[in-house]
Amino acid sequence: MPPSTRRARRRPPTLRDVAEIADVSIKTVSNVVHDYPHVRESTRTRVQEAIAATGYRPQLAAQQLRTGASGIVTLAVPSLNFSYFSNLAQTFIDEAQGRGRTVVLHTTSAGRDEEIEVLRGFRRRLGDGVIFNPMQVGEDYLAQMEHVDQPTVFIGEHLSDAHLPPGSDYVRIDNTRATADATAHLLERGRRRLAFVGAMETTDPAPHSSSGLRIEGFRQALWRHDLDPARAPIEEVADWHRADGREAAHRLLDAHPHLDGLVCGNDEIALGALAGLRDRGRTVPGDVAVVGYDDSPEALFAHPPLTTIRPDKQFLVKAALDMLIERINGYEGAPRTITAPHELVVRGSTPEG
Amino acid sequence: MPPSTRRARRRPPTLRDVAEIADVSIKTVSNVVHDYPHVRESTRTRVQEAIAATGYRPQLAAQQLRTGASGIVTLAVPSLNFSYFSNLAQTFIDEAQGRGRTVVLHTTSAGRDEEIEVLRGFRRRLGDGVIFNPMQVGEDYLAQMEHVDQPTVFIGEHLSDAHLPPGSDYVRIDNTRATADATAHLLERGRRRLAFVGAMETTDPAPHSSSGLRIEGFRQALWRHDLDPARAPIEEVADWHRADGREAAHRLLDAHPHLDGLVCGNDEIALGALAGLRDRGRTVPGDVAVVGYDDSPEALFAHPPLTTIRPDKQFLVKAALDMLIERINGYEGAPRTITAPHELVVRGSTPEG
DNA sequence: GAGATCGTCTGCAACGTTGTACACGACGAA
DNA sequence: TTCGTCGTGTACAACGTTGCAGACGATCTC
Repeated sequence: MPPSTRRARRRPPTLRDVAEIADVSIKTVSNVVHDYPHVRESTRTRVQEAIAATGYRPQLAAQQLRTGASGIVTLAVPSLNFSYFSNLAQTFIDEAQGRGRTVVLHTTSAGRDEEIEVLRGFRRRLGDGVIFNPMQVGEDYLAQMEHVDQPTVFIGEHLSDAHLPPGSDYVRIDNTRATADATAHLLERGRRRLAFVGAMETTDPAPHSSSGLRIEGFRQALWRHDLDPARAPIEEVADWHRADGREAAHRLLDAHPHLDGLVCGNDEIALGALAGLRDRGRTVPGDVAVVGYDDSPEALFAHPPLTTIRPDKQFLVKAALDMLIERINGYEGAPRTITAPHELVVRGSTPEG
Repeated sequence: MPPSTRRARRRPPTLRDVAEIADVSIKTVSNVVHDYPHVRESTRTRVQEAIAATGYRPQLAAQQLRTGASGIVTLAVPSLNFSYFSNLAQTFIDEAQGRGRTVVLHTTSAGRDEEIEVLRGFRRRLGDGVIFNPMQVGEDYLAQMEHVDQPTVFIGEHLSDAHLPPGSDYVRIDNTRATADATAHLLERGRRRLAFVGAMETTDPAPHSSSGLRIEGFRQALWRHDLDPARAPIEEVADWHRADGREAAHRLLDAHPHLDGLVCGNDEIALGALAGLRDRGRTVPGDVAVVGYDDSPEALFAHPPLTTIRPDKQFLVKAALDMLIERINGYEGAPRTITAPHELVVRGSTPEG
């Protein structure tokens, strides 16, 4: 084998290398790469052969520098360890790949400081825009921002559309209504001694936190069924994990032994609560009915299968990407808010109607 | 408010803009940004103020073009919908963020063609290297490659270290031994009528597929306990999901009603199998003991909690990143293989010893 | 007091790519 | 024949950044 064939990984080939081999200008190579029509067929194939021979790939960095666009979008979510977010991320990646865009994933589990860094445009300018699910940062912070540093779409639950910074949009899930639907479902199935379990995750004042909105929905439903919302226990947990749900169930049963329905802030907590109820000898849904939130894949395989709220992730992701791309392409209008739909999925953890 | 303060998102500020305000050369601004020591204190603060005023952020594309490095690494895995991979991705992101690197996520659920595209360096040159968990592509394909297109570290289970392409490394999990450990555990607890459930995911000839290696371990353990490996049923499923595990359990019980132990290819299948066994009125671990593989978070909260094999993800991720960064920094040695450790986590789905 | 050394700062070139402008020959229409 | 048009290809400049070489004045050394 001639030594020239031993193509070691040195400097990657550039347009110039290809141009030299095909004996054309680099611009012609560029034209071929981009399917520019006015290239003679014979030239085109000669260039394509040279590209194949060198293994040439366009260098994104140079394209971005020249054209100002990279086709990269950043997705910033708290943590992929929550199946809600990992499923969301996958949906997002699929949708973005389908549109020819690449996804950079940034997780902000370290908290508020990291979220603020996202808003401040990170340390270096990288992609064309960001889709951001904030947890710690609330409206107060956003309201005070003059303008976002790059095209931004917020997703999530606990922002009010009134205070979005200029240059951003928002896809929300109507938490209050969704939780009201879940609660109403328990009430319609005859349960009366309900409790709510959720985490208080924001450091901003509470009313618009994710849990705050869900609690609001919980209380609205009780009120509409002529029950006193003030008397229904709200169990606050430290985090959204299964372990928290389990312990919350223990504490709730200790304080309210005759509990017969549990509305949980997410599926993980609900699944933990199932375990916690079992620990205390309660049957589900016989003694206590349970509803979750998210319709994570585990919900279907829980024992019993979990009744839950299913937000339309596909809708959410598509809407977010649509608006982000519009912003990237220069749209400068006022912030927009879109509400993604949801539905109640009834399974075995709530009694038959 | 003076109109100049209404900093609309136009062209992002560059070194030149900052330099003009601070009345220095752009090179000096660059020096300040990079903490170059020989800058007078007064100059430094003046520049820093100008940076703050403009909101300047270095533009990665230009840096990359100039220096040849981006600090971006790509992680290519099949799908974040498997909690094994989403947890792995999160571990990876944390570790990479800790080392000042950014992660691009690419998922290859579409199959072999997409995996080959990863190996071929994608359509555009983007990051500095890639960490790749192949599923469809096997050794035959890799063995025939002259050289990888960019620094590459494979992770996973079903490659043999003999055939890695030059320029790549490999962090493997010793599947065969791990599954043998899991199987031995069931045998030591007195079970004798065991079956294995797993998916056949590769299109390459089977022996070194992920399932193939696990089956090998399964059989080795049987052999060592004086049982005939040929008589133990192997239940093949289409995919690694819960639903597959459930159906597999149904089929297995139909064919082998006296089954008393189940070794599953991953936790999802095992969790599905738990549901399938319950469907058929079997108790776990009373009638049938079950072991999984991965120690996904759900395993702990299954009913009963799942005994499973826990691969050391932290180790895996660190080793992969170490080797990748060495390659990026110019290491040109022969392919290396590192084996990540694992342990058996005993929980309620297998009987007491 | 002359030369060497140090600290501070700057100008130039180049990384790989693409938009614009234009050159050149061939062909069609007047 | 002449002018305009079309198809094909090229030269040049610029995107924002950083390594290198060196300018310039101040300080040190003998």
